[in-house]
Amino acid sequence: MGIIRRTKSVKALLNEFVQTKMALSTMELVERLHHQMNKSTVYRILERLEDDGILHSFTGKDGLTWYALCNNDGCSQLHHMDTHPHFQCRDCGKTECLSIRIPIPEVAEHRIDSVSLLLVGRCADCIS
Amino acid sequence: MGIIRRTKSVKALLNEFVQTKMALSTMELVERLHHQMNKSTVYRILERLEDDGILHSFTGKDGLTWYALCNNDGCSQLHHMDTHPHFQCRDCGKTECLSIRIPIPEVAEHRIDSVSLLLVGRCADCIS
DNA sequence: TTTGTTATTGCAACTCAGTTGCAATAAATT
DNA sequence: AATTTATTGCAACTGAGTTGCAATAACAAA
Repeated sequence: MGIIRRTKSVKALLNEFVQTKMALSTMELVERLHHQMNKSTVYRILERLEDDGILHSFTGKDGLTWYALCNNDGCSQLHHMDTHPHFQCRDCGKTECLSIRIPIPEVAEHRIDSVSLLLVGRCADCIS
Repeated sequence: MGIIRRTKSVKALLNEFVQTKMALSTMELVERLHHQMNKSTVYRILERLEDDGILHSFTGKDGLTWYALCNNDGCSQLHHMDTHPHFQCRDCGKTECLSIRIPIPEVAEHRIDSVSLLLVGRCADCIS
């Protein structure tokens, strides 16, 4: 963790995020890139990029893992407590980071290290 | 969904929740009950009890599914928006419902249907 | 309490996201 | 160009959760 070689695969994967400007599920990425690299490679690159703080991951409404770029609108690379919430559209599945700050509740007798908040609903496109 | 037969299996499973007074993962339940019933049966009973509003489910920090009784401290059977948050200890894995009400953030251009908030940290026992 | 209906269960095989060991390959460093 | 070692492909595996179907057991009705 730390030194990441800029291989073709790494570039191709990062490009997907730059292009879509959205969060992407591992599944989606494996499918999009399956001509260019192996499934394991996708998983391993995602892991490395997360270790390096370039991507962050979270769990979507169906239990799948999603990744998004850090340092993009709403996804500033924060640590520990102040992670941002994520939104997933129940209709089209589109998933995004929200640039909202969550007030972390205090819980008596508990020490809170991290918070994950997932909002599920309908995106602008699917409301109509 | 609706009519649930009070089979031995259903009673045994519900008993686990009454005994522990905690949230239980499906895995844990399958293991605890594997002498009394089949894995599929555990999954199917959990599904039915959730449909009937007796249990509710959520996803833990490791992506596993957890269940807890409704109408117990902090787990009053609410609908839609006002679901309560859950806490999971990162050390011992213990998981519980919190009787806190989450303020649901408004997101422009989005319609929020449900919220899932998971707090991860250390429980009272593991803080010391 | 016996009978009939149908929800529930066990079983075994399956699905599918994610992981792993290892040999081959390709960045990066000298 | 040679060397080092991170990265990749492959194929087999893991483990939570699902499914089809025949057998069984609740429960309602008689």
